[in-house]
Amino acid sequence: MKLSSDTEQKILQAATEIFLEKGHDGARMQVIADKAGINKALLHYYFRSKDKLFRTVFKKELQSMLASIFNLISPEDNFEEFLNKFIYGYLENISSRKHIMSFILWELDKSPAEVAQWFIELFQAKGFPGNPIILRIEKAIKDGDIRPIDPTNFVLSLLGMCVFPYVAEPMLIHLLPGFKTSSPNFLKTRTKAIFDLIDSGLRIKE
Amino acid sequence: MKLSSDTEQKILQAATEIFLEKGHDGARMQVIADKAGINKALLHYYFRSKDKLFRTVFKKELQSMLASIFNLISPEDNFEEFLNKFIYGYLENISSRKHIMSFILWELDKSPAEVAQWFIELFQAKGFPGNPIILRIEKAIKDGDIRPIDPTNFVLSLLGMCVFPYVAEPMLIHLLPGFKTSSPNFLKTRTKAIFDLIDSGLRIKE
DNA sequence: TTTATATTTAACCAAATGGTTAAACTTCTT
DNA sequence: AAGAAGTTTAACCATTTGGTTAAATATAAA
Repeated sequence: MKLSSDTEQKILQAATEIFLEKGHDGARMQVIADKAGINKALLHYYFRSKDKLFRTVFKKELQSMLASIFNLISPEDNFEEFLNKFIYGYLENISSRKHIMSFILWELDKSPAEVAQWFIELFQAKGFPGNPIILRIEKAIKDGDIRPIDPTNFVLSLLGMCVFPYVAEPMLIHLLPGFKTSSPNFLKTRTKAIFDLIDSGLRIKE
Repeated sequence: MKLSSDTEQKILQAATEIFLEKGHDGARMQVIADKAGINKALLHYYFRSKDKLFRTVFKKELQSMLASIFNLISPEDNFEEFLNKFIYGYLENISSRKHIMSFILWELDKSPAEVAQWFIELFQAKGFPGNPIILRIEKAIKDGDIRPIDPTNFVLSLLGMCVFPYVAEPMLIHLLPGFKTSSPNFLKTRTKAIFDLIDSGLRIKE
């Protein structure tokens, strides 16, 4: 084999960029081929169809995104450290791939049946007995680090606070003057804001 | 005019359903015509092009969604009441139109330049001097109802906690066993969870 | 009744798009 | 040197899709 694996990577990278930006329906095979620096014929030589290519990209992105979440959980940290690292790390992660969350959420809504299997594969590959974030929270409750809240609802809140600024940025710039996730200290201030809210709320009626 | 306005409504309703479900690129004019119970010729008779139709639908949905948020703010309520009503009302609102948030966020990312103008129009039409949520929070701080947090970050957290469960549902059902936004008491329990977190956090190290 | 608008039917069009094919050339491996 | 795989070129194809057109019909308002 000559540069085969290299070409395959170039295709996947180009396809990822285009799919993330335009979505499955908006993406064009010709554009992907151009971006990869090859021609359409070779594109089909490697990936037989648009759908095959899309699924490959989608699965990779989904699993990489989920893995990046799970890899942020260090069991040896105490809950406060875990929280801080998780928030900052997750924000940093989304920040580095601006379109990934919007893309995944949008396409997942229209997803093929296989998707369920991808999640199972991931959990098996990582050897997880269950959702590690939930488990970490349950431990914190058991240890008396936090009061006994519903772990599921807490995960919804935690992830929501992290993801929303990025996913909704095109709307928020019109609603919140000066808002920009790429501003120099957004990562730090946002991390602190989320942590503080979780830590002690707004202290209404203090 | 015979049933003209009626037909126009039928078209808009059909177009809204299809666009929200499939997105701009995934939607097909023929499908919209079929759903509206008319033929493609008449569809173009009313809305000259797919883009014109899409923009009409998109603008309507965007403004209705924003208006529904702003209408939830009752200035006479104290902050606690305001929060409770806002959270429950907003959840209820998204809940009644499952695809609206995903659709708006996805399409807004690829939006035409006119979008900025739509936001301005809305604010002018409502006669708002600024973002009413931000203003309400600033008042609460001034009144000493809550500690002096950053209003922008608080809005990010509040909206994020409300929106995320719906936008990310296709992912969450694979990560949180038994999760369903349509389960009978989700609205109530979610409202309480958000309010409690805002109210007093997790009380770490109490 | 006339007139303008609304609506249907059905054929039609051009462009875009996913995908194919075959021939030629290159590069690597054996 | 020979064979196999990688790559290019370029023409080609079927289908889909947004959009048009023209003629006929229906319906309301004048």
